[in-house]
Amino acid sequence: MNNLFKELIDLLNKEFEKFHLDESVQLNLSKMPEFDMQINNLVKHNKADFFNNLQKNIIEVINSTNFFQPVEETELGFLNLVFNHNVLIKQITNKKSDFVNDNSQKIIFDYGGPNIGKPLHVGHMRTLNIGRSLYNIHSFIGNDVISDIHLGDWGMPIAQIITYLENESINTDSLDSSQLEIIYPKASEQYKSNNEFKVRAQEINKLLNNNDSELLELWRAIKNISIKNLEENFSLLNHSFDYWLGESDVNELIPEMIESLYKNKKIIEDSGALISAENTDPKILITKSDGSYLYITTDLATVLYRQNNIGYDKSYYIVDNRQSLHFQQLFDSIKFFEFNNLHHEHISYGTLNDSDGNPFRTRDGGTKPLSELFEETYEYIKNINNDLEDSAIKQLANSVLTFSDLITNRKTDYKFDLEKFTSVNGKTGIYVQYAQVRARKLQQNIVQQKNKFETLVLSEIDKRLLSQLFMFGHFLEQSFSLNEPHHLANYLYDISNSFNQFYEYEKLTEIEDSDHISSKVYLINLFLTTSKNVMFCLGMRPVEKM
RNA sequence: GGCCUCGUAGCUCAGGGGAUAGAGCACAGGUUUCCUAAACCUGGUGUCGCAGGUUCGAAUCCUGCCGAGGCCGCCA
Repeated sequence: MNNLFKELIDLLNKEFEKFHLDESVQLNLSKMPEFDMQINNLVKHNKADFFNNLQKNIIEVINSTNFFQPVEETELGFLNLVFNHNVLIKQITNKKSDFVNDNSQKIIFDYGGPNIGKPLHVGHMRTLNIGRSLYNIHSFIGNDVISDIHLGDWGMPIAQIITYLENESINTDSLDSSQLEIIYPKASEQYKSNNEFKVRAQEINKLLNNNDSELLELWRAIKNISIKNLEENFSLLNHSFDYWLGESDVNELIPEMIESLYKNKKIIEDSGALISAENTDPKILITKSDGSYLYITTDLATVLYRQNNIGYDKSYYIVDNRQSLHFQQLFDSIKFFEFNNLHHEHISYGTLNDSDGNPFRTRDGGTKPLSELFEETYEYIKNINNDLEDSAIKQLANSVLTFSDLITNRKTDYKFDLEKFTSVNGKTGIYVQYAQVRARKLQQNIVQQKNKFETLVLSEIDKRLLSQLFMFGHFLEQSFSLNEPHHLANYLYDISNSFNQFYEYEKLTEIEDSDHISSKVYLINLFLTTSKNVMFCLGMRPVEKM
């Protein structure tokens, strides 16, 4: 919420307190077109004897701010509010300063993967998009944000690759990322079908856990090849990370952690393995019976690493729905093992499928690399407008991949439909970019116009756009409090749509009244600021032309 | 079998105690250029899976059932 309205809500809450009502006033958007906002808290008290006094007080407070047209008492207690545009334009800028909060929190964003050795595939896209958006949103409202890609650079997949290289006598000097990507599926297949291979891979995994120097060297070579490839991909997709830590970085913390937990009877033996002593169903397996580590082992050690070396108030794990049990067990264990009482949250998301609703596959049935999806999107846009510069097409392609990913609630599975998502009509990255480009051109053409006016002169269409622009804070709040970027994505579509209506309704060059022109110039500027900031919050970059 | 999601317009999805349940697509017709028409305008749709319950008020909360998907100790 805009800080302006937050202060109002605080004042209103105090009025409720006077009547011993412990509730927070909900200043919501109105569903009725003739109003901007509404307060429904009063309705449930409309049979109480204090109702009239409460309503009177509430209305008095609201009217004293002048943010809205004078509010009328109602019989039922539905308070309908209409913005006082003349007052609010002096207070609302939609810049970061409107929203920055006083109690900044330090938040770690854990991207839970990807694994080295495996190509960055389509399944990784949501983690990247949702993570970047939430990171930007929290940064925008003044939180101290830290991203950690948290590479899957440890454990069985690596052991499988090394086993494969060993069997085939492949030297890492001649290895590049594309070969590595072919090797992993083969290694994984052998691990499942060939028992000798499986035994050796498990042995290698344990040796790695015990820091076998020769294997570590091999591992490091594989990791470097993989990181180089990841960096190229991320650069193309405009992603970056503060930390490139991985599961391997906490390996040395684990023996001590296990020992301490065992000594304090927090973990116990069970069929040779170590499990949490907490009474849970299912049991939480902490190490395997051969002593080697699991996903949860490294995640637990990572918590210790972070609280000791980075420090944080909140930790968000942006990982798909299917791993919810893992995170439930992890969060349970952090408390049960008495590591800390900090806030940990699984930011889960649904599966990305192809336009038929099936899992994304390449033509030969393999996992589809993310770079391939980017290429297809790039080509599609290029075919629509062949005159565009390469950099603009890339930005548009990224807009499509980002916006279409964020427009749906993250928890919902959705279908990626290239034709639909690259269309200029509908809720697409292309549409919102186009509106912004139009505004940008108008701004350039009317640069000589002063952005000052004696009185605000607005048509109905102008008012609707302005009201919507004043609501940025509402959608921002929804997005960061629920960690759901789709509220802002939909908002970006709505203001873009309103801007296009505004654009078509009256031609700037045909208006004679100078206050009306200046009012419109003001609106264009506010729209551009807002659109740019929402795009930042979503992880998109505005294009200059298209 | 146990646990977790989900079921809303022809399709894809918002809305998750508040007033007459919304948007995009698709379909039909119309409007040209301050700016690429890559736009705008006008058209109408719903047993909110089913049945109970809680409430002044339920698509929303609770219970049961039906249906879809996911997860369930030595993968990550």
